Amino acid sequence: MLSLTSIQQDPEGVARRLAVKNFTQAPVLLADIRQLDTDRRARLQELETLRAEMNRLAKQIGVEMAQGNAAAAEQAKTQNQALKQQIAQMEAVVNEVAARLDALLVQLPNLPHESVPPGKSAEDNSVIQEKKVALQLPPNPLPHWELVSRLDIIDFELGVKLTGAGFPVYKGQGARLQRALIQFFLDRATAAGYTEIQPPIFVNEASAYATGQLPDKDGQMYYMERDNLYVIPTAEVPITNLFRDVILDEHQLPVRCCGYTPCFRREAGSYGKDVRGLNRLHQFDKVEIVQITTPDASYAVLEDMLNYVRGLLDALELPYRTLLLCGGDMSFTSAKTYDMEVWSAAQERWLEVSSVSNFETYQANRLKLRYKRGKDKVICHTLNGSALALPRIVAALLENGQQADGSVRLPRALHAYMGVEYIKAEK
RNA sequence: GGUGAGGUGGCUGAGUGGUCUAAAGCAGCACUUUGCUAAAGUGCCGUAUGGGUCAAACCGUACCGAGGGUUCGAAUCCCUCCCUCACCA
Repeated sequence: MLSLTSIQQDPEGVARRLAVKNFTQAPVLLADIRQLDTDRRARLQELETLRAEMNRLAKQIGVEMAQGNAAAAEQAKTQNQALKQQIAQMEAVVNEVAARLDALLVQLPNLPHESVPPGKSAEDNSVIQEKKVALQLPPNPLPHWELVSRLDIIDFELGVKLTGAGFPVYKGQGARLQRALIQFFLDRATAAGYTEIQPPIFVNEASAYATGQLPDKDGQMYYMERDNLYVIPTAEVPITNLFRDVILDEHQLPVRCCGYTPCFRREAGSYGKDVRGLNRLHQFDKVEIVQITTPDASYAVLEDMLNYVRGLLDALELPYRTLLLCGGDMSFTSAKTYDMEVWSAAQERWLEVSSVSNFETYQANRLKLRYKRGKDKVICHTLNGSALALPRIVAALLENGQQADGSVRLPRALHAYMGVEYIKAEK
């Protein structure tokens, strides 16, 4: 959430930066917000004056009664009853204005960093780095959904039987590969100084709101009405919320956490070849890395996290590229985002496997996450990234590693975790 | 699931309707004094927000698990919910 102070101080600047995000309704929205904020302050001032008077009289009544001045006390009571009416009315007005203000404020996305290029869609993202890897593919490489079926390691139909589309069942070496990747990613993250967290995968409304999933992505989360809980779309939500309403000491920064969780997304509106096989699932596994830093350090940390994720992809021997997302393709809450995509040899397309973002103070404002710098309390910056999301990594590993004999060669880094160098069809 | 007890500042813990502004202690910070480790004294010491100021001082409002209610006045009384602990199932 943007701070009202920055909106009041530099509305043109805010609007200009929101334009980079292709957020064209900003000028109108900002004008309304400023008006409502000014209005709210004035009304609140009146309300507080009334309350101060009421408190003063109430105290005086106590004194009068102790001194036996019953008449004076009664008179003050009558006076205060009238005040009470006025206060109730003014409270209603203030609440109404504040609610309208909040409703507008949460519609404002985060401001993009100056280095973020303008643009409307994924077309306008810039490729800032690309790493090729020599692949030796058989003549007619198979897409991963064919491979997993022949190897009998992932069963989509069984998932449909149990739950529905987008909930695959991993079997045998497929299940082992999931476990191997999770462990590999967690081992790497903890070696890099991230503390491993195993959080709940259901969160309450306050948590979903604080990291910005609510109200923006309401329809994309699974929600259990009976218990008023949301199923997490990413470990970012519970892990970042560990620090809700927290004031850290400066020496505790940067905070680094990682965590594996299953992730759940309704993906309403998705269809076609994008959802084929492992390309888009309702339930998938992901290891997430989260950092909390000072504002000064956050962009250096963003680059560190990006390099960390590249290291993972190098270790997995995958071809990949890095995109700097344009304003229009960035998430609502992000100030700057890099996407990492791996090359999927048989589908002949790039698949997003990681998104590394700096949220600056957008989440921290809602989280009320601060750190002590001398006497001051300063809002932190929060960052996170996938490290990594499994399904598309699995897709790329299978497609890129497929051999003429139908087996799949695994990258060296996974051999110890898998206990084998090749995935082969079992008899 | 049932019954009971509880939820107060970073921590411990007092406070059961008003003259109180949440006692006291611990921890923390600053200063003073003494001087081997350390102790004593004094002061400061919650969060958010509004006004005020160059900045401060200062003045106000809200917050005692959450939300409602009673009252001129609520940490305190009433209702609902959440959580913790104990016993029972």
